Amino acid sequence: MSTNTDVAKIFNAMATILEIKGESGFKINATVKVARVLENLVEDIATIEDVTTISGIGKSSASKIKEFLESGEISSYEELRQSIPPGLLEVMRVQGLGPKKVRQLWQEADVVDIASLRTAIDTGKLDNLPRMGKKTIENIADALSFVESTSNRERLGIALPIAESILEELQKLPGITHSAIAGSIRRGKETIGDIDLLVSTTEPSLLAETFCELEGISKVFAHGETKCSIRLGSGMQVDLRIIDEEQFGAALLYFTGSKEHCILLREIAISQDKKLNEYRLEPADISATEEAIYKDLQLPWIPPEIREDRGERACKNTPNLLTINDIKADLHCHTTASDGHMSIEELATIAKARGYHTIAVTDHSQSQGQANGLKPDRLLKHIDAIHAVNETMDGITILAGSEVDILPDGTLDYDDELLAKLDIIVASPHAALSQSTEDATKRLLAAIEHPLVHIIGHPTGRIINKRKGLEPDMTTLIAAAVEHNTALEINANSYRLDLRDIHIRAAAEAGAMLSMNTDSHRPEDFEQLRYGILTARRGWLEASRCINCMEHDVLQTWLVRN
DNA sequence: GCCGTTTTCGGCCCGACTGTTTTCAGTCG
Repeated sequence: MSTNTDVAKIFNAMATILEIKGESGFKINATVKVARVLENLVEDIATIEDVTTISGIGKSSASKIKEFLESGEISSYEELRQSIPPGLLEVMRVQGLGPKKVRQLWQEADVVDIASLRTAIDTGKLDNLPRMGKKTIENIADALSFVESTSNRERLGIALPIAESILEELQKLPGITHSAIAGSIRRGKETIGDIDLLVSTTEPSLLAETFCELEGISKVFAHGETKCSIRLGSGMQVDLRIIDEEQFGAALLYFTGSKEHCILLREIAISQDKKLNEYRLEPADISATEEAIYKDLQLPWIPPEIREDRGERACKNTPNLLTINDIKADLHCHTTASDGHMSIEELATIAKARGYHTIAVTDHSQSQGQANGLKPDRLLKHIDAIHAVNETMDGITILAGSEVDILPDGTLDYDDELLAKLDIIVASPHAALSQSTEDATKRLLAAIEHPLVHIIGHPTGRIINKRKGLEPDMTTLIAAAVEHNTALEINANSYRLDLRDIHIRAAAEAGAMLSMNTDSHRPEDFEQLRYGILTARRGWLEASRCINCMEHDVLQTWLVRN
């Protein structure tokens, strides 16, 4: 919800300003925590009667939130904001510049924003400041150029293959005993800040040297005995940790994060008179595997995707999250009939090779002119063609479907008589994706309630790092999806990952069904499935709540349920 | 600022690396 995001942004900004002003770190952490809680909240904060019932939000923050909801601003934030130059928040984004240095730059060198920082460097204004040597200024200048040229976190679909290829390269070295990708990639976050690799080896110097001399490196930040850090030409930062083999589990746990989960574990350790760090759990000196550490903390092993301090502490057993092997059907794919690059036969052959029992052909509907959407007469012929191929192929059921546009007013792009001829209907929003929350909710609600619709495809229409998409009232949509037994899609394409993790979790907990689809247009698109799986797992999804995990006949029954 | 089988005060996660110092502050994850 956008209100939640708006308020979260204010709390994040407040925290940064408090840092620059040198306030207590605990107060700052508490403020950041409020922002994080709001970011992860599915319900609109305005609909919650007493926000102090939410852990992390106390009286003081509650009154600030209330003030924002009533007046659209927070007076104490406005005061804070006026106490420092607004551009300093941007300066804080420069790597290597924290609150202390930023304050020093402001007070002693008149730096008020990115532009004046650049000027200060170029005119030598920083040269005589205390603890500001040549090397430090060089590093700031370099990091500044980086901020000026780029800003976004990279998509999981970009970062994961890069991480895999670097790790593969390092694994060729002699002496390697263990290796893993850690960090937010292992947790399956939709965007990645940097790549974390862990390796244990009998030849640490060779490993570090090779890593720091990999092809395509634009900068080496650190080249230590246990930590090396580089930036690739593409802008991604890659950190390598060189780990003692017998401490691999403790390191993997620590560097997988999230930070919040690690803090949670250390707090649990302290409450049991133990101490956890990146090397071991004391006093029992447990370090070899994650499982052993969790066990000693009296917790089940927690899957990386849910290590976010969003309630995993209460797990009595390891949650049975769905895996890629649970997927037995893909219910949203395109052929050459619209904008795909595969024939019906090709699509079915690939699906069969992946071990699926069912594949749905869901080409675009008539409004999607740019995607060669099918007019009714073409759709009728396409349905016949799909059924004909289905007759000729054994071991796979090919469904004649459509990805029907949900038009801005909530009506569908074909009339009901035509829709009734289809085996499966995925209804998706494609245009008018900047509607108000109210309009978007009405629009999607109409589709969910439509008796012929099986699945709502990429419900928000967002494109990661590019387009915000719709911001419907998700609580309302989920309730309707449960009532009408309409599945909400998890579009696995790494540009979309739509629904996103927190909404998947809310939907599954409310009893809604979800549908995991690749939206494949080309053969290689089927490989996007793993990003959808990671996202679903982040949403605590179990196979029992995903229609693509149903056995053949169960799915058939589900499709004709209405 | 938040929290509480240690409840209304006292505590809040932990260590590596860099650059600048000469014993450590700042930043990062």
